[in-house]
Amino acid sequence: MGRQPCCDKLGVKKGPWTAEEDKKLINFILTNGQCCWRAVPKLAGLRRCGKSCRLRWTNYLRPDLKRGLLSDGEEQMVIDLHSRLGNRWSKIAARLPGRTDNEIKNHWNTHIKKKLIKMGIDPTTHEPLDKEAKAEESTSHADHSADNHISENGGIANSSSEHNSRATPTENRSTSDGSNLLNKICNDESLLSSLWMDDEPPLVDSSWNNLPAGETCDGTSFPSWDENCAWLLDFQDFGTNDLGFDCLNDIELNKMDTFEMSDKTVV
DNA sequence: AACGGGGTCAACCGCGTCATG
DNA sequence: ACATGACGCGGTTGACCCCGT
Repeated sequence: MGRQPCCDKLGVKKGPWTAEEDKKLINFILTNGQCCWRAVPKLAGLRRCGKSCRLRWTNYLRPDLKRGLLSDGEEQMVIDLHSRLGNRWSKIAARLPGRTDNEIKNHWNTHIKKKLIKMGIDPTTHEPLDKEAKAEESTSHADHSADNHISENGGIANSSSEHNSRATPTENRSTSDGSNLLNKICNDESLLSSLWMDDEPPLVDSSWNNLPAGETCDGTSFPSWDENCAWLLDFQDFGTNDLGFDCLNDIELNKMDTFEMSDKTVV
């Protein structure tokens, strides 16, 4: 299908975002909400691709983002979710409030993968590595079409290239050594039930629709930049982690709570 | 102190999916 | 039913940082 470039390549800036650009984007989103990413650069006065704006917002500027390393608990969650969902980072991220798919993907590739390998677990299949090697030999001629995976809602999903010819890791998790970590998670019924709720955790973005002052596309409101969001750039400058996100929670979340999910409006 | 290699992570690219006309 | 446009996702890249030599 013939596709036009997502944006006019001419005059579109690439590379790292400047503080000025960040400010423009944040200000625009807070004023207008998230609508029509394609139109955002023009309306916000940015020489960026709409895609780039969306990415910058979702991966870096969103005020609800936690920053810094994943906690042990989050890491275990990621491992378990990955064993079920594979590389569907956005689905995994949706169940880890404040984390982005990009962040989780990066963390997976740089930390968790190595950790699992060290523990003797294949990070792709979540099988013990020694078992992997044997399975590799015995199934090298097997029918690869037979593999099934548990989908996010617990059903059977079709295969992906990275989960070839093996039963779902979850099914075999009772096996030895390194799998204890995963067992621990899988045996935690309350954790699992929360993980597999039909409704994903609400995205905090929706809460921004209800902020006072300033009109959005759909008629909901946002605070003006000066009134409520100067802190945001400060946090970007220092890195929220430098100040501690808990600090942000203390200062701002009280304010945020008042906007909390009064409805389920999603922009 | 300088250099090189590896690690990390923000950003880009290209494809798939979905909505709309 | 088909074409088109926009968005979202996952893989990859490249710049920067850190650490060891």
